[in-house]
Amino acid sequence: RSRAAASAANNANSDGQHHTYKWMEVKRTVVKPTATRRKAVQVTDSNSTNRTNFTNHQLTELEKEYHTCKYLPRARRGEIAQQLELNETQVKIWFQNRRMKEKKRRKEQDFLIKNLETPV
Amino acid sequence: VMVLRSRFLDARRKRRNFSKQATEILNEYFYSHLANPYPSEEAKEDLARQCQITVSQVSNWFGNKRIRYKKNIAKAQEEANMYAAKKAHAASFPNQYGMSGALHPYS
DNA sequence: GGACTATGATTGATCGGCGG
DNA sequence: TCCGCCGATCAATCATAGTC
Repeated sequence: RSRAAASAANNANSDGQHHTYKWMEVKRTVVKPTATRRKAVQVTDSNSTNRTNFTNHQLTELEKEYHTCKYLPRARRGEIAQQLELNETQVKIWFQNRRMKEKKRRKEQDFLIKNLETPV
Repeated sequence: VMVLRSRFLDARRKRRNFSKQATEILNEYFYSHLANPYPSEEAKEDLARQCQITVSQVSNWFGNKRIRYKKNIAKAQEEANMYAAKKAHAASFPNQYGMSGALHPYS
């Protein structure tokens, strides 16, 4: 998307110079590849967002599985998806996000500690 | 409905607004880099130290700021001009403004 | 005191880049 | 060429803080 090469693209009004940079126009294409497994959760039909609201049960099971293995094996992924009524992609992404979440926590802790030891 | 919000009983949801000073620093960075308000990891760490908040909080702040800026360009525009004017003035009288020394080594 | 707004945090999902 | 992962970000929403 609009990585570092953000540059201009403005439209400006001679006076107040209102610039519209690339990043301001970024739009996430929310095109769910269909794959619509089952009815993950209510939803879908018309409106609403394409964002799935996982149920507590689904989250609990995923969390349980995560503590067993942070990298879900291919085969296991299918089972979990089936069992929880989710796409394999959703399960895959959930694990991906879960790992990032854990990493972020750990990083914050380290940075905080390091900062306390070296105040500057 | 049964999607129970218990998930959100997360105590971390307890938030406190950042100090006016911290918000000032973040906004100055944001508007002085309006063309590309994506601070590097390093810049985020500097901002985090200056604002006395975590790097994640800096990331959250910029994420929210960018999205909300797009949501209402008009309103945000006022703020943008305000900071642009402040910057211009500060540039004219550098002696009067600390600029907190090691701020962004950019621009 | 309650409605409305501002704002920090969370998170399912997307984007671009890598490596296998 | 396809797939999974990483790191960063998006975008919608939650819940609380602040304002009137």
